[in-house]
Amino acid sequence: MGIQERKEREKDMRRQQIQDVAKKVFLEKGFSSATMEDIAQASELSVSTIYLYFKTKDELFASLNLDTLEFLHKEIEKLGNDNEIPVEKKVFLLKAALLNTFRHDPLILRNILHIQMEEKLQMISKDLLSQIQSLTHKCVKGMASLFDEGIKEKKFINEHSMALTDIVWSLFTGLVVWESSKNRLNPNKDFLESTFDLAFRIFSRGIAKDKQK
Amino acid sequence: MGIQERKEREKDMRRQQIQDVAKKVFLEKGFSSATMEDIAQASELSVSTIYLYFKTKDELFASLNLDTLEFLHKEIEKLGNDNEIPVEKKVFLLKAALLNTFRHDPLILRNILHIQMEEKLQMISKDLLSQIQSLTHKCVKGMASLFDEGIKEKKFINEHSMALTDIVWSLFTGLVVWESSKNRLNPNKDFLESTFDLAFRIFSRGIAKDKQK
Amino acid sequence: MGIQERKEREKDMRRQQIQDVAKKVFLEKGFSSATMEDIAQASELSVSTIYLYFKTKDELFASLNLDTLEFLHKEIEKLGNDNEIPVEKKVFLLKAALLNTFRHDPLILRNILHIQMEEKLQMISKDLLSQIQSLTHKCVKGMASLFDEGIKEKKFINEHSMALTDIVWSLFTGLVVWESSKNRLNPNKDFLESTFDLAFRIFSRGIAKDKQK
Amino acid sequence: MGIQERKEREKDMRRQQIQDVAKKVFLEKGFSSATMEDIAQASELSVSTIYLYFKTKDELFASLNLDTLEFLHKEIEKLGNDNEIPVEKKVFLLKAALLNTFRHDPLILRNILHIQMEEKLQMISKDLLSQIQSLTHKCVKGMASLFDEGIKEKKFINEHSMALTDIVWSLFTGLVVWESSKNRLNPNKDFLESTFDLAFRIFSRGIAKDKQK
DNA sequence: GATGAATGAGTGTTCATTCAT
DNA sequence: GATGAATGAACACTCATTCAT
Repeated sequence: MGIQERKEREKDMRRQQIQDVAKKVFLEKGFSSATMEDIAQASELSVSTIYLYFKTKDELFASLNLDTLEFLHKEIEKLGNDNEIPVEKKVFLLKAALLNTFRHDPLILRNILHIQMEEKLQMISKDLLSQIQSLTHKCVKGMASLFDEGIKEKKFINEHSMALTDIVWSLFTGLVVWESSKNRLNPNKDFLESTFDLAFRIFSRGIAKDKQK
Repeated sequence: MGIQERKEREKDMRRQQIQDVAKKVFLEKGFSSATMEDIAQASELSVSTIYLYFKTKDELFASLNLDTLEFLHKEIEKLGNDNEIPVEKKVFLLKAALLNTFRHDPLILRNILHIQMEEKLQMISKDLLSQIQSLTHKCVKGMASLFDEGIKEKKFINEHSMALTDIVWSLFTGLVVWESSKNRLNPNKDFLESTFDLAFRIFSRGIAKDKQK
Repeated sequence: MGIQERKEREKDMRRQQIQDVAKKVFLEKGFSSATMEDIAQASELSVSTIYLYFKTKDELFASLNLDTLEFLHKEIEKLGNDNEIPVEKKVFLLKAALLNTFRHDPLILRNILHIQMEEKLQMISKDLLSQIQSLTHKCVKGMASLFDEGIKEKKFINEHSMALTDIVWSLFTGLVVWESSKNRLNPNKDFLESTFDLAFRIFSRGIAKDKQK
Repeated sequence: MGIQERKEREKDMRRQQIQDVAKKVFLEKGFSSATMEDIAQASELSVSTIYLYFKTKDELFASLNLDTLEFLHKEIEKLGNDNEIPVEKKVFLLKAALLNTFRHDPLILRNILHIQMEEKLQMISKDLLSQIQSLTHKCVKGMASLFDEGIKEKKFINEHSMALTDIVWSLFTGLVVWESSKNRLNPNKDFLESTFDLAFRIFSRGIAKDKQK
């Protein structure tokens, strides 16, 4: 059984390896431009081997999101579970979590946007799609409950927590894509961190309940 | 001369017609899925005729941004030139301008993101690319100068106006894509306007200088 | 309009040319083994050009039957319309018609068998399929009415004319395939004609009504 | 020795099992559409295991004919050896034998036709090919000698017995394929038996020597 | 003996693009 | 100026076959 386990693990690793390589290739070339051949060569495997692990190109692509979404989900959960931290600080930490996730997998947002923008979803296997959707949902819920906390404590303005989440999420994805694109034109400076920092400060001030009133 | 002018005008109109059709087709099918054949059929022209007006598919695609960017640019310029309006109100009007632009051409952001995300830019003619970049630059500058005004008047926090612009722009694009994608899953309700509204209120509060301090 | 007609005719000819070449290639290599590339090369066209005239490989293949079926149909109709010829002679002429058709297009029966044997029919366009089926039906009907004539005149045994048609048709297709296959192994002698002749003599005797009884 | 024998027998059984499964799969999906994977799954073995017993897919396919041909051969031999039965009855029994064989293995004719129609034979091992050819030859000879008997006894018309065999064989294969294809379109009724019956009655009358003349 | 994993060589099909008319 | 016809270059995906374990 030791053998079987090892085989299992090796298979998982191979899958992971392919995903790692695919991430890079998709990042470099974009989804449609990247060919399975590209990915195969980069991973020093044959194209057919990749098809052994992923049913279609779309499925491979979509699968890349899963682990990153899991990563993000854990980060958010950590925040939610900790009752010691004041909620204002939590928003600050949420920013860090989002940035962390992006640093962990710079491709993620591009992937997500791709999935959001293209109509290719149909070709992804039902299973994978529902996994992605459920994880996304969990992340969103996690963030929303964080805002709910602040609203209940009368620290944040009384707005729908889901809307606030949408705003934070959009701000994040929007900035990442925008700054990445600026970064590509001018690779010297990377403003993402500082701009995102400012954005969160503004956002925090914006949702803070006036104490004077 | 008169004849030549008319010819010129007719050519421009034809170009415009093709662009209008192409916009719809790209919006419906997405960039890679839409074929030149699709566009040709929709415009009741032959494929080769389209190539008479646009060098490549990419160029046609990119060109679609131009007029929308011009539209946006004018909206922003109007704000900049009007000295009567208080700067806080201008931020409010900027929101309207952005939404207007989006309503005017729902494809624009998808296009822009596409251009940002793909590396296909190489295939666009230098001329077109520089036009787009220059217009984008003007729009960004216009927004930035609006924030500068507020900062100079000590109404806004003292941050780099360019960063503020980035944030507003990212917030806008991020929200549009995010809400569109939610909208696609659940076509009944359209939260873009209300969420964007909230986002701008938060943003406005966030950049407002505290009067008490 | 002369031009348009010429164009039309040229297009039809091109289609015909491709069909002629495809016939040979399919005959030589068999359906699955023959590639579109093979056909393209043999017709000195590019693969994509062939796709201009035929939607899929299957459609191209299936289309080959149409004209031959039409040929056969006309031959049979001629027999049916002629009231001078005694019905026994008509059976004899039917044999000639079948052989004629085979000489006209040796591939036809292989095609028909292929279509009968494979489940590939799904990929043929509805239009083409129904055309083929309708033509086949007409041929079969034509043959059946010929037998009906003989039965009514008490010259043939009183059996279902449809069953007689099935037998003649099966005899024909069976012999063609069988003799062709023998012919391939031993290309010197071609027994099809003489064997088919014998088969029809036997069949004619077999269906003739005994005059003595 | 006992062990070796058992091993031998087990190996043969495994081979037989695979053939049984393969028969079904080929019958369902057709030769080219059926994959080795399909057969492997249906036989609950791995693909590689099948390759342990059959060198190639073609060889597996061709091998399926062997046992059925043997079955047919035995049926025909029985007829030949029995001197009690009058030759007219033997023709009647031949019909039964052919139908029996078809009922025993409905795939056989499709296989045989496939082999006749495709040039894939090259890929079959020489050994297997010669076995098939020799068996086919024996069957044909068996049938021919039956007709020879009738001819010698002046009961059948004086034609080449080989040609008569060709006709019977073609009639049989032709009818099976034709009726199967009709059956597929309209699965309710199966006319094979009755049509084949009629065909043989006609054939018998057709080859019977006129007693009056 | 059995098999999981790997792969090479295809294969049908698509589509942006060109060019003669 | 407009277009139908032609095509080359890709590309995702399949599958029979091999081989190390």
